[in-house]
Amino acid sequence: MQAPTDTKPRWERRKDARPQELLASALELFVDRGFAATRLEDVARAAGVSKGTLYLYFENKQELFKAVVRETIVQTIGQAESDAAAAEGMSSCELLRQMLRRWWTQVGATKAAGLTKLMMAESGNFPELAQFYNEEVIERGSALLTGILERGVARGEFRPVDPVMMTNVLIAPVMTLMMWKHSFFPCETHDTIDADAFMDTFLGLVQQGLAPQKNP
Amino acid sequence: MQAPTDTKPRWERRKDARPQELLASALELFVDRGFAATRLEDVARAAGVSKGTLYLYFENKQELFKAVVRETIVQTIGQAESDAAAAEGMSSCELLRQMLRRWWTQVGATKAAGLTKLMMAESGNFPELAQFYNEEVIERGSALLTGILERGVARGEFRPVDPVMMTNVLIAPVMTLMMWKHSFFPCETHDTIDADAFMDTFLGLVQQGLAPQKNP
Amino acid sequence: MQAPTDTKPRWERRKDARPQELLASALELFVDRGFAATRLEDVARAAGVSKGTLYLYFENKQELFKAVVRETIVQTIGQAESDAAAAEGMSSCELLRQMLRRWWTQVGATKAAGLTKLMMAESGNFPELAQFYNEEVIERGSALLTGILERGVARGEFRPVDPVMMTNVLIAPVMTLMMWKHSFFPCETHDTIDADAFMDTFLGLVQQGLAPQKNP
Amino acid sequence: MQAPTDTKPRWERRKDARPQELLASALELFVDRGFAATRLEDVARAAGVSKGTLYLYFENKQELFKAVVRETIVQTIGQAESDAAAAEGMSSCELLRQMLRRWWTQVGATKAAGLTKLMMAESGNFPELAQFYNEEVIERGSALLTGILERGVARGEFRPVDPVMMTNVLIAPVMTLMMWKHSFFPCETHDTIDADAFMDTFLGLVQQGLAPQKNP
DNA sequence: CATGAATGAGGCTTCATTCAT
DNA sequence: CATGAATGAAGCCTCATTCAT
Repeated sequence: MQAPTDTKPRWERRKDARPQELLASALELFVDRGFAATRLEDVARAAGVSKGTLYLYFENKQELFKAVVRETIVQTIGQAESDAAAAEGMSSCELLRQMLRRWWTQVGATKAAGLTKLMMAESGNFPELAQFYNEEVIERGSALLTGILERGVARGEFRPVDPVMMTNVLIAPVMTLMMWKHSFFPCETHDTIDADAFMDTFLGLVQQGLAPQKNP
Repeated sequence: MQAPTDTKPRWERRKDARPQELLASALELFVDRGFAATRLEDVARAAGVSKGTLYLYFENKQELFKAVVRETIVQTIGQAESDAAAAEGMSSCELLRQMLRRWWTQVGATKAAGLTKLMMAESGNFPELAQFYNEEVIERGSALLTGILERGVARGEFRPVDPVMMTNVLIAPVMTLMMWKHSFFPCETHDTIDADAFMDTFLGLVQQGLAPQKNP
Repeated sequence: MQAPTDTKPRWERRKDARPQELLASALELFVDRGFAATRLEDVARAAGVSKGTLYLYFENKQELFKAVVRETIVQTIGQAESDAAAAEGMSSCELLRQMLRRWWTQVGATKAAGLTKLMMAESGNFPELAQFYNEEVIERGSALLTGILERGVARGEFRPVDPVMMTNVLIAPVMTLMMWKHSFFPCETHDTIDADAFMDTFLGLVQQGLAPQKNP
Repeated sequence: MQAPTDTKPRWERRKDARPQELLASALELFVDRGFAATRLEDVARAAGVSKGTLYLYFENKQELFKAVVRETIVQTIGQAESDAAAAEGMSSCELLRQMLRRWWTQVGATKAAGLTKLMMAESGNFPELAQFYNEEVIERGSALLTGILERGVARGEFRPVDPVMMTNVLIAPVMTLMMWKHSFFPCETHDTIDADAFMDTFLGLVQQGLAPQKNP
């Protein structure tokens, strides 16, 4: 786990990079075409290796996919959890905005968003992947937002809402935007939607919609 | 040999019913498994016919899918367009709420919602279907909501917003909810989300979020 | 066998015409697409009847084909045989030219030529058809020409040649021209070849090539 | 493990040989059954491999067919073109006879002749193959003969004829003979025709038929 | 470690033939 | 006689996975 300086010969360091290159290619292709429609041969070729090499690093197609999710979304969630825990002083509204924005910039605006789209679509055909994604991504991500809402309501910063339900409402637009961005709809759709403007509109709605009623 | 009211022989009535039976089976399976993963043989068997029979009624898999969409979503949009055009007297807020609720009850809460999920996921792999869906569903549905928003802003019932952008924001939660409902995520998720409560929460947000500022 | 005046009601006379209409459609389609590639449904539709009706008149696809050949080529050969037998006084060279020309005008230049092309190509896949065609068409046609050659050699009108072998040589260009005419080769080929000019060129070659050497 | 002279492992040499083995099997079966009636699984099995292996070497059925034609007929035409260009000193009559004979021995008498038969029969159903064959075989082969005829007429070795038309006449018997040989007609036909005798008869006809008139 | 040839199950589509009406 | 819906075998092509080298 700790390579002191780098005693390995160069070609062996190349070997160590292989999994990363494969994961990058796999992410790209899974996002473009979905899980079932992605051919492992294309993943291998995009990474510059042969088809068989994939099986040296990943047991099969599903394990490859899990590894891609771990490298991207799961990692990001871990960071967000840490940061949220360390933001005691921040206002709940600001923290919530920050988390939603961060979710957008680090996941939604990147290729990783395609993985979410993909899971929504294909989880039914691959129960093992569904369970993995649910445990590692959905539950952890939801818990993070729900915690912030609870905090805000408790502190009187938000009007009283059901935190779990509101979490789902908050998640919704971002998820949809992610899927929108990664769906191939020709013509206007793609150009019409400006993600940043969308987020501004959405966050404005959140701020006004969650604000406690000033006078009863 | 003599059917009192229906003059057609039983066998011919069967033929008239076949397309509907096939469309029902196809809807079920497309929604469950997606477009690519649905096998036509399964659709046929579910309708109680053989593989070849499908091709007597639908040219190929893509045409079958289009027929399913026409029979469900496209038809519903047509009705909504008519009703909206006939609701001159209604307040824009009420009309908007009605349309969103109706979208949920007639599409979102039915199997048809799965078609939306499916298109988001697989349109990239089937450009012809993407174009069809875009023209027949997305553009028509969006235009309907945008029109109501424009009306509301013009009448001073809504605060000034960009109608096209806000249409996308309004669409988002319902779409996400539809996909959520039709994604196979085991364990808690499915039970947690109560669609009606979600819609109430959402519509409340809309009403408060779109209300014109009372000039403080 | 002898319908005195025509006592049948009109719709029944129509029924008698059915086989002819089917044979006409079948000829057209067999010639266009070959035996295997012709769909019986297309034959039926072209004749304005349903698929099942075909089976009332012809046991199966192969019997339909045989009937087409009988209606066209076999009939023509029968006439030629009669006429040749009755042409005792004519010079062998003239008789030969006449037969070859007639072969061209009554078979080669008509759709029936396509049947010859078809048999050459597909007889291997349909041995029963091959045998039928060989007996009814090839052997009878060859015998006719061979007889004329023998007559010409015997009378000193032709130089001494092997009549059977020369029959094959004479047959060859016409058969090839028939196939040429019924093969879909784009661009120049089709326009370049003028069948009549071809036959003139060919018959000139025959006349000079078969003529007895004047001086040893 | 150590192959003395050939440094490649046996397994890799196998790969190099595969396309040739597949082309040989394909030639055999295409010639026997035609293009449409040949099943790729049979081609594969005849070469001792599985169905899928074919697709490692040839994109699809049509490309396999093109490869077969290139490996046989197209190659032969190329050689003939070179040799004809290098035969300046030879008499036109001799050169023509040589080319026709060679066409027979290197194509007509081999399995490749079946490809010609096949194209005549099925080109209408496969336009892409028709175009390929027309460009690569028919036009090049015709041009070769036409050139020789033009040369002979110009030098006074042949009587004046239309070179293009006469090319078609010359082609005809050989083509027909090729098709004859590769058509499955049972009984006498096959035994009756002796190709060499046919060619002798034909070439005799050509020589006498093209000779300039001795001015009577 | 790496290769890439080979496999074979599986899915879409076609069409001759049957048969209930 | 006539219909046309229904069948099911068969063919083309794809791709995850294996394994000899």
